[in-house]
Amino acid sequence: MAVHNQDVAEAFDEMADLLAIQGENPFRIRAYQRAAQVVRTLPQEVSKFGSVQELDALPGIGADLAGKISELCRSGRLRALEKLRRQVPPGLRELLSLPGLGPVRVRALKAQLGIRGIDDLARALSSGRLAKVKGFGRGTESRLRTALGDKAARGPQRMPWPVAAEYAEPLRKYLQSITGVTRAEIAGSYRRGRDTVGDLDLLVCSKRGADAIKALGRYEDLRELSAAGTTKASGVLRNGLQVDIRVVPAESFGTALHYFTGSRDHNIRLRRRAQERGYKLNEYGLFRGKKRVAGATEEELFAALDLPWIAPELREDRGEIEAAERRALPALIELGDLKGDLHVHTDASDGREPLEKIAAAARTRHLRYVAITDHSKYLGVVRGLDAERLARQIDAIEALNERLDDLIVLKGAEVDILEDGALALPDSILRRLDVVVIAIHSQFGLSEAKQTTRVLRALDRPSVSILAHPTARLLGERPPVALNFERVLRAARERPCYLEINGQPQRLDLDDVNVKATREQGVLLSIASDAHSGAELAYVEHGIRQARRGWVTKGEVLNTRPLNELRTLLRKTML
DNA sequence: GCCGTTTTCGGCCCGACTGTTTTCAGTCG
Repeated sequence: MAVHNQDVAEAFDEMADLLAIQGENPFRIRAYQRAAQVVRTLPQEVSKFGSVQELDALPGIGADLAGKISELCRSGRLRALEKLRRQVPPGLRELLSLPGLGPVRVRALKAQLGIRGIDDLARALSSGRLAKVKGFGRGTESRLRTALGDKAARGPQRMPWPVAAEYAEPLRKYLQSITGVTRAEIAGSYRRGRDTVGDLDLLVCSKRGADAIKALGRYEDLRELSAAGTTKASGVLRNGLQVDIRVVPAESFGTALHYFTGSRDHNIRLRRRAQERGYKLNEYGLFRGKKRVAGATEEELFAALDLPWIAPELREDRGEIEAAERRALPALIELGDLKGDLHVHTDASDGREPLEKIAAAARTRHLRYVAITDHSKYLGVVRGLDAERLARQIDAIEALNERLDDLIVLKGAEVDILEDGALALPDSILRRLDVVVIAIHSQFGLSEAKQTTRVLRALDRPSVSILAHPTARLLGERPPVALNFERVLRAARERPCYLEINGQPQRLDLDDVNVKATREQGVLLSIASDAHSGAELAYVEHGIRQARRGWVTKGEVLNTRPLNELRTLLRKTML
């Protein structure tokens, strides 16, 4: 059984939680959390590292943790974790996820009431024993009661970024409209462009914080407002999304925006850098003694720390500060760099609009080319095209191209990868296409070995250009398929063929970490909308965000190329 | 547990809000 980075990260996170419950040194706990984060977002598998010394060279990983990673990869076990699990009741860890319960209080519950898990806590609540524990009063009791009810009802859910946007933007506009508010921005993981968003962090610029927060309380989509002070408030929207708001004056807006954008690890690194240079950095400014030397904008903050401005999408402490220091930050791709879209459906398969409407929408978006890639006929996809219908569509596209002078419609298909790695359409018809996109739409649960073999076999077929939504995940619904991604990348580079970043809100596939791995292997990416209507061509925006989080520049993307260059690159894939 | 152009020991980001506090610890972001 292969040990993946995710497994190592989870083991370290669990160790951190259990050590915290034991009351260990907070910095030791932090070291485990940091190591978990580093391993989780590493493009290469730690199990493939040649030696403990190589592991030791990773940031935040020293001799001890390198040894633990090595042990886990070799044996699939971690003795230190097993020992902790024997010492701490297994149910206690879950209690940490309840609001208001941290390690100290969880330990108190165990020590004073013998509580060993959520069920014990629920019983203690209903019998009124909880109030007897020092530090637990009426308020905590009622919060826990609500939280336990909520947890049973739904549990914590992160929202795909595009869904969160539908709530975030109207709220931002509302805040912006409040008297005295000169600026309102959405910060947090939303601004960093993460694929999913757990809560909304909004930053408001105003001299009168109390008024702004009072006005927030009147927002029609707000279900409740809690923790409302004069500069800070928390609330919950009617859809269950948690909202945190901070109000700062103009002279602090830049440092506050930076601080509330995060990530936490990025902030820690920057604060340490400030400290080393004799400053203090907090959300109100960068200070030398009492004197504020920066604060109004992010640019002046970075400049004061001898760094160029770092794009929010990069602020994950994955090497961006070092790259900034070397003046080697990537020039991130932008929406305007895209010249076409290589994955679009029409009503010939499961799209909602005919070919001509899609072409018209592509022209409105000033695309130079758009590939029509309707589904192949296969189980599960209704109205998929067989070879005969695809041949008719090819004719229709050629006829349409005769009438267009500012857009080229490329002939394509999204061909199913069958369980054994064969494709759902014969080579004879695929050879007539400009673009062959292949994808998994069934058999998601295969073992890693089988799934990888399946995909590699499909990539080896003549004519294949692009592997679409490579992990087939659906956010909140279906986990990524088990795939040896390094082998897929190697195959894609050698062949060559290309990997897609799919901009469908539920997919956002590849994710940021895999995107970064792909570019580091020199495999080109296709940023695609997978649109099923003209309006959905806009989904490439989501793909752009994913790409930027993966450090992608314009040159690393297939569909930033002019048509003649694109054709050359696609011909290379036609064995 | 990690880390080092002041350090191989002694530091480790910083502030707001809550609850139960009589001066602050715990939690959260």
